Amino acid sequence: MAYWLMKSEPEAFSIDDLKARPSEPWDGVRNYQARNFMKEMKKGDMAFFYHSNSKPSGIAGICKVVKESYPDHTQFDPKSKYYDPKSDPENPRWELVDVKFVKKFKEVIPLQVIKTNPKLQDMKLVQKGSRLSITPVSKTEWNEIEKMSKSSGYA
DNA sequence: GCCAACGTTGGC
DNA sequence: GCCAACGTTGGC
Repeated sequence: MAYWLMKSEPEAFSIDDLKARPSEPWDGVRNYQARNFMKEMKKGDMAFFYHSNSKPSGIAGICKVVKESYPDHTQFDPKSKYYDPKSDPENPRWELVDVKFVKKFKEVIPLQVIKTNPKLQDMKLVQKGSRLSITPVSKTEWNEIEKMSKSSGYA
């Protein structure tokens, strides 16, 4: 079982939106590295749900992969903002996985706090210039963040 | 809203 | 295959 981190702008799709649905296709990923990570995902893998461009930006909770990768239909929909005219229906460029809500943290763990934790310095998330919307997370990092989510009052 | 970092595109 | 121009991400 592997661990991941998936970013979303809460104004577009938040952890509360995810909670309100049985599951959700993670559409709109248009970056090859991020897509490749989704292709590696297995049913049952766990992921942190990260709120980007938010106040504060940070990890909002946990979700789980419930369906392994398959083509993202929005790439063929001319009305979608994710439409990709260069993608060949015979050989789709973009894939997605379905994820399901697991839990919401009592408070978002702010990026700022993650950055100050010595155990989390190797996370892709805190590396300078890292914009990838999907990144792998190690088991140690996962456990550390879960631990942080159970304490409160990050000053 | 700014801008640094990064990815993609396309001319040559 | 190089690289300038352009677009996007996302913290601040």
